[in-house]
Amino acid sequence: MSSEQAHVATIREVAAAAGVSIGTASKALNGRGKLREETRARVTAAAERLGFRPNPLAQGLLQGRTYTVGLVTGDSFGRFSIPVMLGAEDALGAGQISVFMCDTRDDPIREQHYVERLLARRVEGIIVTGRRTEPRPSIGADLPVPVVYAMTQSASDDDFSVIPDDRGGGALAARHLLATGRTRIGHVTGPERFEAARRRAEGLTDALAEAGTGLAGEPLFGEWTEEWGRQGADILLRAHPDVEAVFCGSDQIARGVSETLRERGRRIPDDVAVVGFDNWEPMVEGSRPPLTTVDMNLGEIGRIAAEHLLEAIGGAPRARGVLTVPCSLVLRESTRVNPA
Amino acid sequence: MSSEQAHVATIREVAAAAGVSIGTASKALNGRGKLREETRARVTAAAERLGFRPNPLAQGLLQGRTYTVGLVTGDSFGRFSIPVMLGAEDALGAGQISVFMCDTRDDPIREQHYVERLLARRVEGIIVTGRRTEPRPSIGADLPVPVVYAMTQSASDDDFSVIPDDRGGGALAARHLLATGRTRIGHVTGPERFEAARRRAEGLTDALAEAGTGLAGEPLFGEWTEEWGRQGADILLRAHPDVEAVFCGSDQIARGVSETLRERGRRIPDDVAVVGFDNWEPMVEGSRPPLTTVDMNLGEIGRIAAEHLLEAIGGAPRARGVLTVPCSLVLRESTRVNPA
DNA sequence: AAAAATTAGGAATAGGTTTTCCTTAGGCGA
DNA sequence: TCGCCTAAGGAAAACCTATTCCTAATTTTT
Repeated sequence: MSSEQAHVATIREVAAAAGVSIGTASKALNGRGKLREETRARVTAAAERLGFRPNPLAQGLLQGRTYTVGLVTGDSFGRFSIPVMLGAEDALGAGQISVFMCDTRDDPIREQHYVERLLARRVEGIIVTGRRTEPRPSIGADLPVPVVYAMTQSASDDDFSVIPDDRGGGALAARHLLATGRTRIGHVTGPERFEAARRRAEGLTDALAEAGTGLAGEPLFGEWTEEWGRQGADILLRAHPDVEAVFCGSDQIARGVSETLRERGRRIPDDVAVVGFDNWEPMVEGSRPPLTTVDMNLGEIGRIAAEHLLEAIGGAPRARGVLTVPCSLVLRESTRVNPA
Repeated sequence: MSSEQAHVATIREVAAAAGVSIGTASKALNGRGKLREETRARVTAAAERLGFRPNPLAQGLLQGRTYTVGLVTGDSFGRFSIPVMLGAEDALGAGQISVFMCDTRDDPIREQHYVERLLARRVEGIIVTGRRTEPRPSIGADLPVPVVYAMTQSASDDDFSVIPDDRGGGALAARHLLATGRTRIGHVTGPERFEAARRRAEGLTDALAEAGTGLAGEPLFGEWTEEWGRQGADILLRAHPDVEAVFCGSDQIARGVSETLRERGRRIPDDVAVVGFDNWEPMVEGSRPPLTTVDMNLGEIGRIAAEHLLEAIGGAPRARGVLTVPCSLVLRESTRVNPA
């Protein structure tokens, strides 16, 4: 914990050291104005020697810009918002924009408080991210800066949200299972109150219908837990003992499903194939066998959200509505085609 | 994505609206100076009406403070650094300090780059967090601001690091197992090159020795994966078929160990007790039975690190060396005492 | 009633940088 | 030799706020 609080050189000192005026020093360092090459070099050398760094507060004050944005999350930067955040930071960092981080713990009061604070700090834009259930209330109408929702959806049509294409993800899983020759397909997923769960089920059902087949029974809505996966698999097996594949709403559920299937004597993937959702490495790799799963490309979502934000900050016409980002399928053992 | 970029009122406009000078307006809003109550009210009303918020850049410029700190992480804000980060944000946020977030992806070049950027932004302090193996190189000697390492340790004695008490955690597990009547205890853990793995093993071994007993065999160092947990359990069972408990270096390992134990016909906790490490909810709760485990109190680590940083910023004498934060034991099914 | 003290508020400065506008000196052509 | 142009760099304004120092007016004291 070094704490010299060493004095940081100002341009005034650089100018003095180089024997020029402040204005000239500024021009030399920024490549503006007309200066002799020798002078420019002298100033640069002095700045180097004194470790000069322009004070961003002064710059920002003058230019009216802060080159900062706020990142507000509801789910404590959990498993979903982190990759989003990293993707966003990537896109922003490249543009020399720094990110203020805020965790609201899903508390509207705290959220409001943070938004206030961010605005007070003159951020140039805000990214809202979080866990998704139903669309969330808008973080604030008519804020003085652009706002983009990533991995969470605003209830207001005037806002702009970037979310994964859950329907597409469900369809992806369906088509993959069909392509590997499985037609009797069950679905065990999370609570029906989650829009994501409903969309994934829809995507699955529709893709199956398109192929002229149907789901084995109704989608089994439950919890996002392994425990429910185990239960759900039992329910499914009881109703459809001849099931050939199970598409699960999350990798955790898929893991529970896999366990029960094995315990009931079904071999994976020979007897029953399993597809998860999330591509959550520790779950996917820890499963036996490793799970084929749908990846939501969270980093991509964050990147896209950040890029839109940058454009809006740059003055582009504001986007509205919802942008869905395609999912991709990650193949592993659990859906390998039976060579027989 | 609202984007009016509505003009934000300055104190000059507030002053004009209230019919006073800028200085007077400032005093009215900050409760300084001697003003008639009526004047003060008039200014406050004007500020309210115009939605005035003092520009932090101007304030910072004047006071020479930014009320910001940087948070640098190496492990992409992974499972370990996030709780630390949240704890830190908690402590800082209460002090009205905002946090700039940087992810270095464990790349020294990026790290250097970010440190530069943070210093350029005049942060008042830096917290470094990340995944721990061996102590990491110092982020920079003689930086102009205080630095605290949280959940990662600097190789330099001049720096200040806050890390969990891994030895204590191991001892905690050992004493708990002894207290529940188990004496033949095995240990399956992560790679030996991780200081954390070595410390936990030490804590376990020493606590057992203190109680006059010893470890069943040598600690089994391997990987931080479930797969290794499964293998490790087999190795352990082969060498010590009569083992009564297994302390695992992580919850993932514990989960693998549990699976193998069950498959080899051992009941948990009746025949063999299992203790994990990390208290990583999805792993712990997904295990059958749910795992007793050691919690590193990561949030606490973050909070303590932030508090030390705040003190250093406040001018307190700089701390040095390593501060360890006690772990706590979280009891669940996997070590229940056999009632027989 | 005059002097002193208090009250209310204004003017000016500082903080660090960028930019615009000026000044000075030298070079060139007529 | 005079006028004009260009090069090189200086002076000052602007950004916004907080604070210090003043001034003018009012009240209190003697």
